[in-house]
Amino acid sequence: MRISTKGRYAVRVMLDLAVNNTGEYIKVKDIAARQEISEKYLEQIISVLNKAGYVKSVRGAQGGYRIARDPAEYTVGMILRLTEGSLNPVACLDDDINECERCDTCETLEVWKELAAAIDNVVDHVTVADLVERQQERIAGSYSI
Amino acid sequence: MRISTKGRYAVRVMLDLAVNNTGEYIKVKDIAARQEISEKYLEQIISVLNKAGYVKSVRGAQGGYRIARDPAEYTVGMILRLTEGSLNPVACLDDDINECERCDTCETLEVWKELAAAIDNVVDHVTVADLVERQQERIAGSYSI
DNA sequence: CCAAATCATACTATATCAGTATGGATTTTG
DNA sequence: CAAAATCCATACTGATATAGTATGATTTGG
Repeated sequence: MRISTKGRYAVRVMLDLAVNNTGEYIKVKDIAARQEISEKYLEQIISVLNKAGYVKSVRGAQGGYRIARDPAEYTVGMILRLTEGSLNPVACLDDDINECERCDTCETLEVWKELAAAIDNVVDHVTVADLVERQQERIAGSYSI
Repeated sequence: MRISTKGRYAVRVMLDLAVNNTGEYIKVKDIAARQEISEKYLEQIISVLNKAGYVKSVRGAQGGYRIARDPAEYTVGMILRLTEGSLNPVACLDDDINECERCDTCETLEVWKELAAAIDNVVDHVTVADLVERQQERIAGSYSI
């Protein structure tokens, strides 16, 4: 029941791009340094975000990435599903293909459905904008000490 | 973010033992047949339940297993944590040892905390007795057609 | 004693995870 | 124009987890 580094890093990349968004394009190298993530691994992850259109890229010297749309339009759930795949706790819930023969009489399936709903409810109600806001509040709070 | 077969089967075993509990000891072979799970794999799983005292065993001919205490005393969460390990979505939440250096400034950690709480809230509020009840209701319902 | 059962380990094949490594394509800049 | 900087694509790797099989020892009722 773990979220892999891929998904977690992807969320952090989106947050980083949102926080540091000045209109300029941001290099993978800079994100990697700030987030303390391997550059090459990060390239792979951001490439997924790029192909999905969550970020925009410019190649060549002075190139880089920037967040494509308003941070409020990206939920943690969207980012995780994109990078991790399904967030369902069991494959039975993914689609009709994976339905097993026991589904009709499977008492535990109900529990997994409740679990899936609870998970979705959290990740689909936190946006990247929320994370930006929380970070700014925390920084503001730390100054007032 | 998947629950493995080990955890899922363990829940089904506990449910099976609760439903078929007559005081007699139930053979792995019978559970395996009803649940359509490999006997040998099931042995390994039920062995974990046994060592934790969730089931009681009798060896030798006419031996088998029975649920140790009242089904209402076992939550799905207990069974899953026993067989799967931690249900936390990230290792940072497991204990103080796994805490990373970024924890203080990690905005995403809050999300993982919320997620862990949501997961716990589901699995810790469903007992094996609830599953038994649901099954009996479903069977009763199917007769009335 | 023997058959039936649990108990204990070791083994295996496959997949996933968390990256590295290598090199190509594109663009700015000296 | 060439070199440097950057993104882009793909292959490879070591470690771990998953989902079992396989083998055999131990215990017990008949």
